[in-house]
Amino acid sequence: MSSLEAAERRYRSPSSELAREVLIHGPILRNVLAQRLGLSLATLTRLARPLLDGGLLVEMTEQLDGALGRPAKPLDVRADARQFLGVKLTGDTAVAVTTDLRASEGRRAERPLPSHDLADVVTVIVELARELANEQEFSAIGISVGGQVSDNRVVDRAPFLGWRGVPLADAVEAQLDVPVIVENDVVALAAAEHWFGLGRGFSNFAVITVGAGVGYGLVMHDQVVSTSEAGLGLGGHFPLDPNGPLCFLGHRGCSTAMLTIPSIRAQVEVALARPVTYTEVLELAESGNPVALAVLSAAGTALGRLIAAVANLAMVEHVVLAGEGLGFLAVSRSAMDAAILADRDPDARPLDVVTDASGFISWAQGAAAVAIQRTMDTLATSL
Amino acid sequence: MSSLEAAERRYRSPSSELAREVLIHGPILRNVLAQRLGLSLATLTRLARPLLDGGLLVEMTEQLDGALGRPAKPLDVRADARQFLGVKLTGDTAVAVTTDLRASEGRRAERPLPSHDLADVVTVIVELARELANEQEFSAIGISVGGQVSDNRVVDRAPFLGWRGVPLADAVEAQLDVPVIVENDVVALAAAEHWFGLGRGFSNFAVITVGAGVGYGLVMHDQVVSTSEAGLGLGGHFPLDPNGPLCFLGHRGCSTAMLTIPSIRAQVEVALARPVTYTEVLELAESGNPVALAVLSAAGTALGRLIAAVANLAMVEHVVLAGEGLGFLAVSRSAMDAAILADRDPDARPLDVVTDASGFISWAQGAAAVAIQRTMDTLATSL
DNA sequence: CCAGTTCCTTGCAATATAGAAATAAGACAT
DNA sequence: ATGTCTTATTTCTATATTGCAAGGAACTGG
Repeated sequence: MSSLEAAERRYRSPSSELAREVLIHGPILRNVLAQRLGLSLATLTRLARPLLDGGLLVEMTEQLDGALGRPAKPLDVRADARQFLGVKLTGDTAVAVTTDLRASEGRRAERPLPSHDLADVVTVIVELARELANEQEFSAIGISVGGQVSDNRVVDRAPFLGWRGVPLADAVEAQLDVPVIVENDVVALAAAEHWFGLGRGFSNFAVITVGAGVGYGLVMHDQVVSTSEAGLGLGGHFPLDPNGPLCFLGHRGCSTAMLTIPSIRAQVEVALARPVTYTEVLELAESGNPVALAVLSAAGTALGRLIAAVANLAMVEHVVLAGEGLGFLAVSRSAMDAAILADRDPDARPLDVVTDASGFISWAQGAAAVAIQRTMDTLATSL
Repeated sequence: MSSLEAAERRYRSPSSELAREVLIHGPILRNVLAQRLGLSLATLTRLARPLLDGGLLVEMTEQLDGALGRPAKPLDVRADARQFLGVKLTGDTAVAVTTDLRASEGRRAERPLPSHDLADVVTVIVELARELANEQEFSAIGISVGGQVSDNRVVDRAPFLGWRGVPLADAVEAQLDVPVIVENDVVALAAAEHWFGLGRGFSNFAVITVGAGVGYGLVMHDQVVSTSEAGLGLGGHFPLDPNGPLCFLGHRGCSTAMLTIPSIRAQVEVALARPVTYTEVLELAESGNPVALAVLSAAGTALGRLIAAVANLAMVEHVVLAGEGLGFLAVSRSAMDAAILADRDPDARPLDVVTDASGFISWAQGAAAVAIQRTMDTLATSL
């Protein structure tokens, strides 16, 4: 409670708010900018000058043909004014990506983790940073992990790494002279979708990820919901099918059992009595194999039920799907849509479900996005 | 979307914020007040003076024994400085309650609705206002209905009343010279719990109501979630038990089928082959009747599953239960707790589930609370 | 080249705010 | 009783921020 309120009360200078708004809402007319920020045009001029001089913002010279009067020069951020590094840690690898201020991907690299020792992990992160560095320094490094994170610095609990109370940010900052921000992976992804991705412009939406596990994040009132519970993976074992298979925790038909890559593979392997890859499962389904079709169709239905439950209980109208385990939608999107419809009030507006097809790299971009967000608060004033 | 942003950008003067903070956080030291509002003590003095002179705020002379130095005089609102009327409309009655600034109950009255015609309903509301009036004028009237409301003025859709696009606020204001605020009933109740009830001090919590139906409201980041979907009763038909009875819409084991008063009565009546009241069902269960016990225990389990689903997907740690249909918890609270535990991550903090026992009248109080909230924005500045 | 239009900036007055100093209100020791 | 100590609150004043209104600036079309 108190920490949440403290976070909420984090002071943001008018300059920061301006920079933020321009960053999120692309090239934007000073007119609408002034309205959004509740400031006069005069104040806007004064606030924008140091940011323009400092090179963080630029004026576009976009000609709207046929417009009368002096043409407007919308403000935009110079996206390459800063460079960020995003790192996603899994149980066995670290994936890194460089991004500009808009979190769009630059160079990427990946390294296996030799162990789960903090020192080893830090070494890998430092090596990735060195490998991807160019003449431009990183303004900040974002690191995302599956698990609970406190204060954007300490990993309280990360099952895949076996960590509890590991001061990751301090350890990395000791090696690299760059601010480090640590965040839960789903929270980071939700933040990225909110500012830069498919959630741009929505005040309320949910993010559901499907891959090795099922992740769930929420943006409400234009803020990512980031309670201590957010890192627990609460959408991971949501009951979806009373007749479904068991997950490794013994839940029958939970989201993990119905949707994840390992579980889908396992179901098909058991039925076919031979090993198959996830890609093979998708190909089998395309070519009409009944086992693959049954498993993937059940996954589609389960995902639809999950989406409907999320929309009903979190009261969102928009859902962003992400992660590398969404391939089954090619086959069973209609099953998903039908399940959503069945569980929604017929008077409710139809749900807007969009798919982020960028796959695994979006996790690392999410980490970078958090670094960008935290940096924006200080960037503007430090110019 | 745009309306939401407009609402968010509603300007609040520092005075209003001050009054608000004092109203919500009871008697409060100027010290902590200054910190909460991010203002200096000097500014606080300047802001508080007109409110103290106007009688809206008072200084308490509470002595903390053993304290050194000049004793502090915490600020508090004079709760009886204003009077409000809250009206809850159902399909057949209007229930009204007067409240002070803290939404605590004064006098109450109830009248049947002769019809669903707007004119008739307005007449009933006006009569209730006249009946409950005293020498002090109502600062505002809040009206809550089950259904969708737009702009706090128009009832877009209210199934129980058969209304679509009814300008209720205008109609009542035409008869009484008092500002009228209309709101969805669950949104209003959530707002009341947030400012004045069991949700006080929590930034995120959910409200689940059980009565003739099942209602669901959400407070996130210290704001009630009030999208157009909020009025649809999205928690009303949430699937909870694949083997449960059917609701009137044909959902098997949904929250309505498992939890509402009519459905519980119906289940017991069918099994016993005779009519029973809800109170009788509770008494039967207390005295060990197996049918009543089975139905109520299933209700407890279903409620537990609903609570767990809400906590998992809305990411809240606190749940407030309200409404007149919670009697079964006397018998099946343990079933509820067990179901919650089963569906929660074992590493998650235990859920805080509290019960608002004030029954049906809290609906009308909720309506008053919304009137209070909307009025607070202008009260301070109008002094 | 000039009027018309819209956009952006500058000068100035009003307002709001924080910090420092002053005052107030008690407790406690003498 | 009186003075001192401590903390709370207010007053005073310098500073900063803001919006308004007036004044360029940039472009179109006659």
